[in-house]
Amino acid sequence: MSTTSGSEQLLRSAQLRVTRPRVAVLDAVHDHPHADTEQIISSVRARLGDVSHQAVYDVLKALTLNGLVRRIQPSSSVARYEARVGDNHHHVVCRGCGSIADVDCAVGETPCLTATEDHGFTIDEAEVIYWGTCPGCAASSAPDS
Amino acid sequence: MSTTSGSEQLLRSAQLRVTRPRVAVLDAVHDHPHADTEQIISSVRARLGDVSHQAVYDVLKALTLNGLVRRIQPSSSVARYEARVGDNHHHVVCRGCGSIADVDCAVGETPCLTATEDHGFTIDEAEVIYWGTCPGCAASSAPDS
DNA sequence: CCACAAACTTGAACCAGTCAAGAATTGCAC
DNA sequence: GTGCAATTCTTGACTGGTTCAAGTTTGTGG
Repeated sequence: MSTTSGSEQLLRSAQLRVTRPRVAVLDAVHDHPHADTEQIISSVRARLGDVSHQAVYDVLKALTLNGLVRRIQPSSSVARYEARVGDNHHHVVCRGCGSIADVDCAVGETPCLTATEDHGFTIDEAEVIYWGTCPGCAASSAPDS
Repeated sequence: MSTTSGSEQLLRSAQLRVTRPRVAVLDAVHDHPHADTEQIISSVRARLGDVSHQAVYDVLKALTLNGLVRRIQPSSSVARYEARVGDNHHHVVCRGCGSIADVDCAVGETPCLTATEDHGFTIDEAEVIYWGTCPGCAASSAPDS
């Protein structure tokens, strides 16, 4: 029986211990892209029963440090996590409902990383957030006709 | 006597009431770009005496809504405010000390706004945050030689 | 100058996230 | 299969930035 789910392999390759909470958290992030911490906790508990929020926070921190998940946190929003890492993509955030979608940058790779770095900073990552309105919110906020 | 400081005119042109707290907050944001709320409160109190933090929060919200200041909030950081609005520029954030500097986008105007909008979102703003290391932190974290 | 509405003060509550100490698991060696 | 050491999970409390609510003060138009 190949209980070696992809998540388990990912954990091992990152030299992290394989525990049920960790596998469940990683699966949850894979299943629900852009989920916030509360959603992840719910998802994990639905799978394992009781898991402390503390464990989830700790796991998410460990996964983030090891590059297995990426943490994104638009202004006025709680932290969200996604499993697509390494791929250089960005996000659209709806001002209405806060939903997030992935977008690839039109520029290609390493978008805008060639900023005119006036201030001597060593830039290693460019994070782009597009603000706008999702189709659903656009429809419900345009009753004007 | 031209007590009509630039801030006062800005407030009037935005149809906002001109009060001492508002003028002081607006001045503080102009004087200290990328200041967090606590710094703004200190600056305002140094100028006016006692002002409730609540007033500052309220003023900042009003100014943000009216486009007089811009709120920026990198992950793992408190809210910061800046007075340069309308100008399409972005920010470099130091992972070490959290300091922020302005950068103009290399692409020119409305950077990357031509994202491949796969999901039907109506994009109205592109926010770019460059992550890296400032000269000071780079120097202090490279004692390796 | 008056009256109304908007803005400020005070005080408390909120909530995501963090810290700390102890119990339970995991992975590895034998 | 067993046992040990280190890591990880649980429990519980706490922090700090931000927001909410009620009441008083201030600014602005008439």
